[in-house]
Amino acid sequence: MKQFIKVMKALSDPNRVKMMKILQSRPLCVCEIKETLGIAQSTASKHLKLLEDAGLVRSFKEGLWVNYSLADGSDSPYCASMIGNMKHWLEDEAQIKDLNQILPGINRIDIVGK
Amino acid sequence: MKQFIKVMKALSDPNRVKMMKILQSRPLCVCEIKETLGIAQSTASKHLKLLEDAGLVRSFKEGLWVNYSLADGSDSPYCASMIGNMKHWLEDEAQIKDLNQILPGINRIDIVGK
DNA sequence: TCGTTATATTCCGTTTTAACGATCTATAAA
DNA sequence: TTTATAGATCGTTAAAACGGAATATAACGA
Repeated sequence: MKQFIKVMKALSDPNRVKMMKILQSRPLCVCEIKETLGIAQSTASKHLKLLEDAGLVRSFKEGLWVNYSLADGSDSPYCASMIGNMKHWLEDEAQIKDLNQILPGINRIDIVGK
Repeated sequence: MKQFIKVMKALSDPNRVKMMKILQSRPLCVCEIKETLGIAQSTASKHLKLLEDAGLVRSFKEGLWVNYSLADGSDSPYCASMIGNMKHWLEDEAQIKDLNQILPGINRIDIVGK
């Protein structure tokens, strides 16, 4: 029950849903994610931690950067199912389409200070 | 996005998840649900409204009683998927097994005052 | 070792959520 | 009609969630 609710809660916030959707395109570091969504760095970091705790994303370090990508769903059937379903859900949402449009232009090298 | 989040939020609360699970057995009125979960009537009513708004359950009146049952999922693909998945998810949870055990003994006629 | 930089964590104010009791509404029966 | 009852709604309170600024941490480079 606890695991299930963790996954549902993780997907109950617009910013976290957006994160799941843009991570479908490619792994992204925190600064790329915050830039794409237009939120503060601390906010992005916190949301990502929550998604990771739920088993929906995973992270790996690359020097100073921490890259996040979709998890494989091996944490629980809930994760597996939701990660899979979300790949085709919400594709027609204007909000999501907008993100996918700017995403190719987002690059960690171009992101200056905070 | 709004509909999706509504469904996720609806499933982010233990009492609402329990409601979904016991409604798998049979339609239940509000008083049977509150009795099974051990919560106040107003609390049960509010949770059920939230689940109904999300498209996860439906209700029909029968005299003074309002019966709730699982929805058919026609409201959205999110509902359909979650209603379907939840039928086999959480079956092994102690909390859920306990509810299913007392459920046969719950009857609206036997439920006295409030 | 000392900066510098990307990310994590902490702090704090604001909003949302969940719980319950009390009250209102509607239906049915007397 | 009245009265009784199931359920919905309202008011209040406490806890949790969200956001951003500020600060701490960790890894790289000079």
